[in-house]
Amino acid sequence: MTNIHDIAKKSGYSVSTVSRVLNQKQYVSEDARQQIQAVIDELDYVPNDVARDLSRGKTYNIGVVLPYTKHAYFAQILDGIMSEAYKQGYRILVLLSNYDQEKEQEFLEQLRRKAFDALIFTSHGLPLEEIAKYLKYGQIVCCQNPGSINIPAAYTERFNTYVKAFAWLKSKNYQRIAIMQNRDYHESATSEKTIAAYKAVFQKMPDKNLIVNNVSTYQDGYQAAKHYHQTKANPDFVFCNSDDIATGFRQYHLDHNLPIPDYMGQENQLPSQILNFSTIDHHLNKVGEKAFALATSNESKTIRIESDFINRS
Amino acid sequence: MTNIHDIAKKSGYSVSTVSRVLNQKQYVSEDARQQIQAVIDELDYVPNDVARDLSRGKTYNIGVVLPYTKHAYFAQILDGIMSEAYKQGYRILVLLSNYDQEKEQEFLEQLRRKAFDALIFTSHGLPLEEIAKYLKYGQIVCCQNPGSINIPAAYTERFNTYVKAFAWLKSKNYQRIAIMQNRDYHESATSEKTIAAYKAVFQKMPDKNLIVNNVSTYQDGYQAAKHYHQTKANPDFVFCNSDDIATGFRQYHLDHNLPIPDYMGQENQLPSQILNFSTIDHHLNKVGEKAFALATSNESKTIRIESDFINRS
DNA sequence: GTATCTTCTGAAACGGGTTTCAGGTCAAGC
DNA sequence: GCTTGACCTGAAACCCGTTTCAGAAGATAC
Repeated sequence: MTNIHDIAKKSGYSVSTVSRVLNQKQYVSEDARQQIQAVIDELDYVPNDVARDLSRGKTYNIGVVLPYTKHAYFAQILDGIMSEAYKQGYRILVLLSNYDQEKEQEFLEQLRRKAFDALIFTSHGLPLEEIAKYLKYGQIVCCQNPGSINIPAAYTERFNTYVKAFAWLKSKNYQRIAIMQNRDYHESATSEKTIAAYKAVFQKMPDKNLIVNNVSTYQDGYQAAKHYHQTKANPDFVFCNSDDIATGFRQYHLDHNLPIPDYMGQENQLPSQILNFSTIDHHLNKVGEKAFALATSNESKTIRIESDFINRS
Repeated sequence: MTNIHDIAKKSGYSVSTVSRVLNQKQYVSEDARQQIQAVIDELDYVPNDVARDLSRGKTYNIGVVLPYTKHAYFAQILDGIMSEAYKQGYRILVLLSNYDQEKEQEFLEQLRRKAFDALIFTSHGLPLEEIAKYLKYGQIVCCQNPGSINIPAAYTERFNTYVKAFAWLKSKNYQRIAIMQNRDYHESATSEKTIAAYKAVFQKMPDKNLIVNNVSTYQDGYQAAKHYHQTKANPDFVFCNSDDIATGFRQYHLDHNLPIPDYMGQENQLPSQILNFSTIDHHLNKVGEKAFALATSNESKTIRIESDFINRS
């Protein structure tokens, strides 16, 4: 491979001057510029990005941790991140975690080893305290309310919107409200907000028999419906954690010729639009954009975005 | 930042020996290993990945060009690529092209500048001849049948399956078959196969008034339905290029209280499962896996995968 | 006429690793 | 006793750029 030294030698100038030409810096005579450019063209030379990255101490790569790609939540945040990234000449590394703490740790180590300039956690399995420890090695942004932990974050405030949704359910006098969650509320901030909002509205904890965890796909929604049916849980409303999941839930009933309890989804995606059920728009594109902006800054602030309850009943 | 030289100096050994310890190579005495490890631990040192990449001439990063993330086609291939990549310790850079030839050219230049080890085009706007020129700078894999162009590829053979689908339409005696496409058949191999299969079955070109191009989302499908309605195109069957699109098409009719012509989708995604319409499974996960395998090899072969017509009528 | 500033240039240090090669020690084989 | 080979180690070259700094030349200010 031809490198900058070859260009220097062949053109008769030094590598510094060649570097100036490559980076269009000032203080190069027109003469030198032309001669050097001629050699560059002749040898079909382009600089090596890795060497440049090493020298500049920056890769223009940013890692984005996603538990999985299929869930609309992550796909939307990723979209917001990528549109901003492209505008600013950054590249995005997609890092699948599946909520595996070891994998997340490995990604943090990669940040530490300077494999990318910053790391965005769209969601995380590791405790935030653990993640925050790596802030000294590079910028980290998370997409959930970090509470008392001092870590940059862009997130949607779900609590108020969940309260609105549950208040509406209360006004409709639903009695047996089922809740599907990605993870248990001890592990997940989102689930915790859900439960807290329920408590705030109904002044009691939701019925344990009506909560199902580990729900994240259409199939899981289908299975959850089966579970409710087999355990005779008998919900009169089901609060699902995505539109896809709500659709899976619905489908189980159709397949088995059962009446469908009322239900709602989240994310305001295609299924809720098609089937016209209520949902919550968390404005995840915006979350992604803001998260990216934080990732390339060295600010340590927290950006909060309000979500919206879309009542289609 | 502490580097390998610091470790060498502080431990009293040379950088070569430190490097051997870091990379767990043989020919290091237990004594040396322990002393060096102690210094590494004390200074909280980790090697710099960029320096390593430069030295090894390899980044373990692979670029994947996608026109957009929302289309199920690309999301599925990407999934296949990523699951393989993780297994083999590679990272994936997601590069959005939007079929913009300049962007695609820029990604090829990034390959040339060694920003990543290989480049996978899930689809491309540039002519393959143009892309193939960059093969001398690094491995490139495309996800379409490259025909006579010599470029590594993993793709689904659509023609036979399209023939099956059209043959079935013919057997049902449909007369006015509409076709939605992502791009015109002069630009896109997929569209070209579609038209060719139609011709093979019906012995004539499809009616131009029934072909709509630039369709790639639910919204586009909705708009296409509007177009057919307003132009009184009156199709009796609509061949859509994804399940989402088919769903948008359907929704237009529901919203306007119109009878829905028969239709089918592609990709075997959630909507066709929910609404139980026919579709085509292109086994895109497998395409992704194979594409990745090619990307990390230096083979120049072509891997063909058969797709399946899923008749739900 | 001299001080000062701008333009242009190159040597060398720097970023931080890996790898080659040469040399030394020591034990086994004959 | 000598050869051979395995083990251990370090100097230096290498990967390929960017950046600092010092110096030379020419122009401008006073």
